[in-house]
Amino acid sequence: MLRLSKKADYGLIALMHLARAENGRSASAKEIADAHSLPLPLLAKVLQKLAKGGFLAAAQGTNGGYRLARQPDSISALEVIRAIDGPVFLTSCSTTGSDCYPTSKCTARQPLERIREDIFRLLAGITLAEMSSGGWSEPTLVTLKAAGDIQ
Amino acid sequence: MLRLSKKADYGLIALMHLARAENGRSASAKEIADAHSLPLPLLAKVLQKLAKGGFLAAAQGTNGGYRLARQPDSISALEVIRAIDGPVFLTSCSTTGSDCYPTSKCTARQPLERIREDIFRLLAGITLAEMSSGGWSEPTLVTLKAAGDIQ
DNA sequence: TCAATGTAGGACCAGATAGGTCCTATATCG
DNA sequence: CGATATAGGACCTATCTGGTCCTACATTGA
Repeated sequence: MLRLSKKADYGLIALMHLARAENGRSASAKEIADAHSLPLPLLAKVLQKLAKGGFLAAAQGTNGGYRLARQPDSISALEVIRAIDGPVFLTSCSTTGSDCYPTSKCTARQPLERIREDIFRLLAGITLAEMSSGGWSEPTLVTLKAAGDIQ
Repeated sequence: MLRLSKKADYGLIALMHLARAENGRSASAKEIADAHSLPLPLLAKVLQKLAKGGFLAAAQGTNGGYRLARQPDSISALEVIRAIDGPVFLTSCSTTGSDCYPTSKCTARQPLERIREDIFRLLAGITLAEMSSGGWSEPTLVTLKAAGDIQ
């Protein structure tokens, strides 16, 4: 179905929340969860992963919380998704990592690999700064080969 | 995890197979399954969906099979994926189709929606003809904003 | 006319995975 | 010490996905 996991969704929302916070102010998991109506315990898990991944700096104890550990314009959507969901593959075939099929029969999959790379470049080219600042660089990141028939 | 379902994967492989067949020759589900080592009954289901979706014309009976019902250059990857997997969403939030959150709190999701549209345009811009003809139009469909850090 | 070979499609099953909860430990501030 | 945080493991459960099975139905050829 080619959809993002909720965890990645929550993670991106949390990062945007923190990126919008003025000059590195920190926010607790509860604050972020309340602000966006997210399930607190699950969001907490995601934030922990992001902290372990170096995106966030965590402070424990009263008045603790998370703040961005890197510049928003140095964080790409792809990085975040990978940090939360693990390696991103397009076809389940690749998940095995090995020769699930005789390579001679795999020619049909090369185009799919190509698509995957395109999506990767797309996601790698979107920074947290762009995402959190509302309007981002026009024209869109993709050449409008087929502007119509969206949705 | 942002990955394609196996059904969509199989569907694209089958369509590429048929697109490569000389001048609209038909192939049975079994032929295609054997050629790419796909599970026959599952592939059959996928082919039925593609036939119902108007991508394939089916012929029953002995020597029957499927053949493309449309020109390969008029079929986009997005169409195929949608025909097999149903509507494509980026966030699970959208799947409800309604106001899962007070819209005021959903501002964080607008950028995600934007990303979804970009991916849609990307997939809508890739035709079956391009996919089945091996090398397709350089440079890639995406502006190389962040050429590095793929994988 | 009958058997073989196809597609059409519903019912069903099992394993994986995602979403989510709970509990305990630990650190920090007042 | 107690309140408030993060850290992180264990665990449950519903959904989805991949896959099979079975019964039609259509077509061709012997």
